[in-house]
Amino acid sequence: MPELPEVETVRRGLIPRMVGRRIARLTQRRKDLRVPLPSRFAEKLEGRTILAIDRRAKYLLLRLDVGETLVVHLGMSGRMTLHDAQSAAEHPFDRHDHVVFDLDDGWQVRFNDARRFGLMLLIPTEAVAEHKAFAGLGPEPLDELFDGPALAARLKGKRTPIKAALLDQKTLVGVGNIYACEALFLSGISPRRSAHTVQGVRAARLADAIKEVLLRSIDDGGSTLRDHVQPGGELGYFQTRFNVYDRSGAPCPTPDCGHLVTRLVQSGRSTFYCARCQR
DNA sequence: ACGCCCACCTGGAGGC
DNA sequence: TGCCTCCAGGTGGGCG
Repeated sequence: MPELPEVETVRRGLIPRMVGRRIARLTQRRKDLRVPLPSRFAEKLEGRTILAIDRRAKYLLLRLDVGETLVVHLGMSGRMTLHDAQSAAEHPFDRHDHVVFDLDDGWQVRFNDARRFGLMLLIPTEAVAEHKAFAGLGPEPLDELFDGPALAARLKGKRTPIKAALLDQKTLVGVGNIYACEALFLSGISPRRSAHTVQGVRAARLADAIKEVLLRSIDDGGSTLRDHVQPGGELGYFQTRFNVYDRSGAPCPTPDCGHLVTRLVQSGRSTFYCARCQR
């Protein structure tokens, strides 16, 4: 499900319900997601207070009261749902509700992940940056330090197509298949162009397009294709603004272009673009 | 070291 | 209705 805007939307939805609350009870309904959940997971989390919820790349970082961080990745299909006490009582668990947080004010947060590509880790906060999931991650695109020259430097020497380079979290983080396609369209760059040729003005346009598309999507609550919901149950709306993603055969949105959006497969993933506007 | 392919897992959509 | 195939927002391990 989630790229940066969806993860950020989930973070913002969880903060008012979870920050400052104590985990009264943790129910683990399955022993593993993509990897096994931490041993004695419930025992380690019950009684802990959530101090803050941060985000790095597509990971949520729940800061706990004694210097540990619960790292949560939503994979492709992960979601967090919020229930007040009455709603929790009325809604039986779904078979994919894998981890359930009962908070000390009666609210319940459920981590649901049908495909189980998600991940939860419990690690000391000071060890997060060195953990193998985080070591080597590229810059945050919404950081003010991220700009055209910074992107150009990351792309230098990469022989792979620019689309594949954008999906590589070592280049920059947070961009996935949707926003890579959309940012390349906005900046007029072909997804097939060799990454190392995106320098100078092209890199500046692409960096701007990445920021723009991510920020606009966050404003819309992310994109809801199949299963992204905000924690309160609201849908995201950015998918109604897609220019090219999942629009093969539709006319290119550029006025007077007249070409049709094309689908191709790059490194096993669908790419959508306009072969006339994007060079 | 880099770039590509595939596996991981479930469910929804569309064709017959 | 049912069965089959394809496709899906991510990541990381293994291979050449």
